[in-house]
Amino acid sequence: MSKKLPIEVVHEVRDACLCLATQRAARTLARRFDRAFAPLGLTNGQFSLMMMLNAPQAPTLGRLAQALAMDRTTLTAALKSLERRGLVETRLDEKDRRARRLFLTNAGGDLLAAALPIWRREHAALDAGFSQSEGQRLRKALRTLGAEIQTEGKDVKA
Amino acid sequence: MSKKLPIEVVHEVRDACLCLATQRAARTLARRFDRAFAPLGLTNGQFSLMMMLNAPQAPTLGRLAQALAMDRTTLTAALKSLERRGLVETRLDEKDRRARRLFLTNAGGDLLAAALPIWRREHAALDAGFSQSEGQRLRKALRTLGAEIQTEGKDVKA
DNA sequence: GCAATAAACGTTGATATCAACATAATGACG
DNA sequence: CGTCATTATGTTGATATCAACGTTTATTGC
Repeated sequence: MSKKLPIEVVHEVRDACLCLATQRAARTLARRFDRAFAPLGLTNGQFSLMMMLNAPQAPTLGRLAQALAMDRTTLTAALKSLERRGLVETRLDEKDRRARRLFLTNAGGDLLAAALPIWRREHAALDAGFSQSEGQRLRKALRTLGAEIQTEGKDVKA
Repeated sequence: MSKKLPIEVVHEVRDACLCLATQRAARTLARRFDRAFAPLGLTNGQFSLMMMLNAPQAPTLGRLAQALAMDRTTLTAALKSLERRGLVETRLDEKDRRARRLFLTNAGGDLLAAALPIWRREHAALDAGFSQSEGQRLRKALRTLGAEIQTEGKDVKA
């Protein structure tokens, strides 16, 4: 016999699950920004990635993956298309030749600059749905949710 | 010449962008729940999907995709592995033979019931990071973010 | 200096995600 | 009862995502 869960449980999970709610929001926002950036041939993830590179100190691959709360290998794959398009470059670190440092090319910087007004417009429209204090609380909560819980279990320490 | 964006802009986007913050949170939470469900061979998405099927009225594919704020075709792909494993069944609707209705099998119901305590435990730990009012505000905000903006532009009406 | 450990990264395989296009069934309307 | 728009879904191709495993370089202990 099957154990059919009572309907209350379904509602409990559906209404309370922060994981589900966040996945839903993430998909919806990704679609929205992907469409906004589409005229430039960029996705929301590529925009965020490149924005992180527009910094005084070029980050290493691992460090950037951490900043994006993304798997290293996902980032490696994402970089391939950006390198192919000449928007991003990678060079080995002088001091530590295990590390790859990531740079925005001139073309990458230009494209990013062109994408900025699109982001501002789209994000202003999105932000309009929240009061200032709501927005701040939301950002804080998302930061908490996006913070890595524990470093353990990465590749297993066994 | 390249237009290098000033560092303030980087900080603005990094600190303010709800899309980036949500993607980060979504990735972190997905990893967390995927690992929790791993002993049962389930992912967080499969758990959410199956929970939605544990309802009095079996939803159609399109309706479920909408409820999950997910592309139809993503859902089709996700269903394949669940069908292969005998956890989910699909039948054509009697009245409208275009529509596919999705059902949980007995095995699926049992596995879902086994996953529930894992969800409760994991989610309680997660929820402990928020006060009750914070949690409610967060859920409300995520619902807003996850709501489809406009139906237009789905497959383009051109 | 050399062996053992750790750190940074790459590769592979499986699934997830969505846009664009294609197919089949329904409904409306003449 | 056909035609035409609409609706529900399938298919394909490109990229995203992560775990598990392997490789190279640093670092630490002796």
